[in-house]
Amino acid sequence: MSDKLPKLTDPEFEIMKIVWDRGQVTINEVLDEVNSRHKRNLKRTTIQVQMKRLEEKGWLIHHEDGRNFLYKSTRDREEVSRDITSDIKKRIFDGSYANLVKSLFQGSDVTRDEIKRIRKILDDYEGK
Amino acid sequence: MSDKLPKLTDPEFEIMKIVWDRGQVTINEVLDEVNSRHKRNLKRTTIQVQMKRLEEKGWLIHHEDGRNFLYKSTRDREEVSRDITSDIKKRIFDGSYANLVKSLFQGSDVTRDEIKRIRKILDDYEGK
DNA sequence: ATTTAATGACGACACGTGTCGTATAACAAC
DNA sequence: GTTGTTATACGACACGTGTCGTCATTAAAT
Repeated sequence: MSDKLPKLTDPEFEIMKIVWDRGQVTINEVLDEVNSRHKRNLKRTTIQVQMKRLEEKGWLIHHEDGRNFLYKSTRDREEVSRDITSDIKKRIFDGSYANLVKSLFQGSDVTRDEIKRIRKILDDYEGK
Repeated sequence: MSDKLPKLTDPEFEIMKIVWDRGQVTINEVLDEVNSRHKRNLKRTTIQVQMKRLEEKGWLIHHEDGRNFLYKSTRDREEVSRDITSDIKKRIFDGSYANLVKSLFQGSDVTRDEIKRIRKILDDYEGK
């Protein structure tokens, strides 16, 4: 189950985010959302083709609702996010969590509050 | 300075890793290393073209050493790693470090030692 | 019933990418 | 100096991707 799917390109990922946000979408909903989120002016066919290809790749499935297609994701967002970070960790940071986290903080502006939240995550993780 | 370069594809990134490991490389060195690291059997021209394109994109520069080209990176590895994680954080985790870290740990096997190291990173970060 | 609007299907096209083969130039070996 | 070897240059080709335009069909509006 849940085998590896082809990587998502940036535009594809943007579409997936919208699908995850809404749970179930029509092409037009995605179209409007993409155009407004990113101030684009893509045509309907563009989104249509992208979603069709996403389905071919296994990321989406659809069923018909009247004459509309309703698409939803085959993967949940958390699972995918996890796979992505896990891949980054492996490919870029020699598989080391600490290396990744360190790099994350270097030359950046983590707030005290973020740090507190991260500490809590560590505590929870160890506690369980 | 240090403006944004086009994203690296997977094979390109593998080449960059070798360049970073060695500091300065010939095409043949990269070729051998790629083939042995990844059990591939790519031809010299393949690597040559990739590196030429990497140079066009601004990731590599070369100078001639006799009749060989010596390539090196225009960016250091840490900077690039940071940019990549930072991008992931923004695009996938709503800009939240904590969300990223949480996702990183979910359903995974962080060792006690790794956690200790991460705690230390947090301490250092807060201390400074 | 006829016209209009909306929707998915299809085909198209330019660009980037992964991968080579061959040509050409320079150097080394006899 | 002729011959063989080694590096880079150049051109090629298939495939995926981002983006459309147009067609055919079906539903809505008149």
